[in-house]
Amino acid sequence: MASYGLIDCNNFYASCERAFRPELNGRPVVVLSNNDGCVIARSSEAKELGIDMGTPYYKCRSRLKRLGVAVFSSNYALYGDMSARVMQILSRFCPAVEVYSIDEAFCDLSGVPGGAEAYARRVRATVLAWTGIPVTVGIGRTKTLAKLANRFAKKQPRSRGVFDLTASPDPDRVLRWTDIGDVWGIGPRHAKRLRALGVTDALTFRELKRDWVQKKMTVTGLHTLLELRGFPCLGFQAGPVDKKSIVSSRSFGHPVTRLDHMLEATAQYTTRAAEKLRRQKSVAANIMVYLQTNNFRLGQPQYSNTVSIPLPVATSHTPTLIRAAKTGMERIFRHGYEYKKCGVMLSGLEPEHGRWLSLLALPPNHRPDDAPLMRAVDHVNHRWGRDTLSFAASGITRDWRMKREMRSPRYTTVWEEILTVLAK
DNA sequence: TCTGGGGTCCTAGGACCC
DNA sequence: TCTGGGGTCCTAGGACCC
Repeated sequence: MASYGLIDCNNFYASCERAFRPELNGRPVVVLSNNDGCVIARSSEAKELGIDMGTPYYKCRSRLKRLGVAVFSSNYALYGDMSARVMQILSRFCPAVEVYSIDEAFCDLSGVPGGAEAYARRVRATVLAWTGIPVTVGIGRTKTLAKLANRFAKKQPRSRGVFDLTASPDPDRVLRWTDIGDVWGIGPRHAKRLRALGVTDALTFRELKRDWVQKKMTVTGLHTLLELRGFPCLGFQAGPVDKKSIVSSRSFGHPVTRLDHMLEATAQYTTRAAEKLRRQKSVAANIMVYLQTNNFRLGQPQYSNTVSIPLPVATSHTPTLIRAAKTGMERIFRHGYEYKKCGVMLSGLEPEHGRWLSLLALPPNHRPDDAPLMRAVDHVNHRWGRDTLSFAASGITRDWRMKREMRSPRYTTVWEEILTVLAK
């Protein structure tokens, strides 16, 4: 019988910060979202202080200071690199690893030597020793049950970071203990509806009739039900999967009112999205552009809009994409508003090779030989750092850039910021 | 002053076709 | 008064995930 492990890094971003600042061990640490907007990661000490996930920073800033909490802006260069290190260790232990998110991975633990739990404890110890990141492992017959076991392990100190539901003497007790809203796949909407019907925990949900669940919660709800019963419905995907859409968007550091600034930001986000596109060796047939004012500020005039621009020929050529994106932005931009955010989304993605070519004439400025130019730009930026080569359309001063006032050094990816150790 | 960013899947309904 | 039936494709919106 199959056995899945879910390995989840504990308080991942906070743990990354602490890995390089050991004096912060035992102290409350929080990490803020982009633009220093709100709290998105907390060490266990910070959780105990009652600092909630998603709290806007400006609302808790003084309290955090008073409590002596170490506050960091998010540092994705660091987290992404630490994540890659953790995943690499996992793949030494398990041939089949599905990287589910920056801080989580599923492993197929069927038939590992010495039993799943003992094996998981070795994995856990190795990751901690080699990266400084503590992880928790949950083991179950399906991914949904592995998730559930993981959550149980986190909440039960006795498990010391590993819980194997398949070896539990009373697995139903664990399901009864799990709140319906904490089941993977059941979000706040469905949880509320289910609670109103007296379905308050995973065990009660598991006993519902499948036809009823499918009718009320579509096949995705049915999959959750069956997974809780031990029948795998969610595929296991080892290795990277190509994205079907690619988004790049940011909130601005200050409200933007000028079209030229908006166009710069649009060009910059398009550049980012196109880089991601080329990294997975795809081309896009469509680019969507959007902007929005600050919808938290109800007193101010609000405006948001989106526009979709089909590309005559699917492409990953940054200048072509920038041109389309700017055309779109010019179409939806209205003067007289304070904008908070804009973004682009690439969709209609296809593999770059074997792509369908338009029978119509190639559009102006689209030369079939743009691939070498983009390859060269990507190569330089990979070798010498992001934006070593950038497009003039993105502007130079970039007044709209996001705030990141408390970012830690990029210890592992930028030479100038590497950790220095002084010998006594 | 100040509230993140990036994804997936599913369904209903409209447009369009024969 | 009466107004087919079936199919495909696309999009918007909802729900969920981290």
